[in-house]
Amino acid sequence: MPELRLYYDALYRAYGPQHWWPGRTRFEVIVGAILTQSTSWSNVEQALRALRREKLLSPGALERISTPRLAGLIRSSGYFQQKADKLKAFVHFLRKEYGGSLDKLFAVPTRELREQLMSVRGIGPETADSILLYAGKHAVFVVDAYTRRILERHQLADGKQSYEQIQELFEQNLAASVAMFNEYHALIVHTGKHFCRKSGARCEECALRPFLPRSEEVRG
DNA sequence: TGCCAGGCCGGGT
DNA sequence: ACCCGGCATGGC
Repeated sequence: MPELRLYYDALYRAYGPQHWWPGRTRFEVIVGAILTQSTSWSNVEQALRALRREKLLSPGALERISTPRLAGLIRSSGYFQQKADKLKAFVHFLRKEYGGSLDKLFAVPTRELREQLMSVRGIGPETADSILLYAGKHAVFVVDAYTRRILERHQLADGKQSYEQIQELFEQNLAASVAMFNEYHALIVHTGKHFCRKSGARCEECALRPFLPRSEEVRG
């Protein structure tokens, strides 16, 4: 499916580099990946600011803080009790398996590391892949709800494919590249969130109508 | 005012 | 192997 490359080129020409992931360190990227599950980034940013203010953006600090206090600090990111448990589970995993070292963590081969990350409570396929790509610079394609909608719109998927099947579609039809996979996923999210909403009403001027998620177009 | 956001888990079929 | 309810705040 060579069109997958054409989509990328069109999106990149239209919107340019998205400068993802907006995290200052690898660890902050990982924390953001967990906090942004089904949550808008603006809510996550508030939580990250609170954690930074409290000097908690390190594995050791997150292990030492109590779960209830952690939950209170990340309240703005929603699902805050679950997410506090998830952050705790990750830093525990990191220390037990890798002595708290992200260098050691990301030195593990991609497939093996993906399995390990997904075995951690609260880390599913998308979060694992976001961590691998945006924090670890491993060349994996991140799939999300927008990705599915766009493929369905172009009739390259019908809603029955698994996460991994969608991922393979991209990975087997694109040359593996951390930089390009990074931009591609970011551009897909950008088109989904930025256009064709009631408040935005920019559908008519959008040169990339075919790339918009179907539901967004209908609403807009 | 409701709807939804860069998902995941656990229990039930 | 799927399907679904629960989890929760903040912005428009």
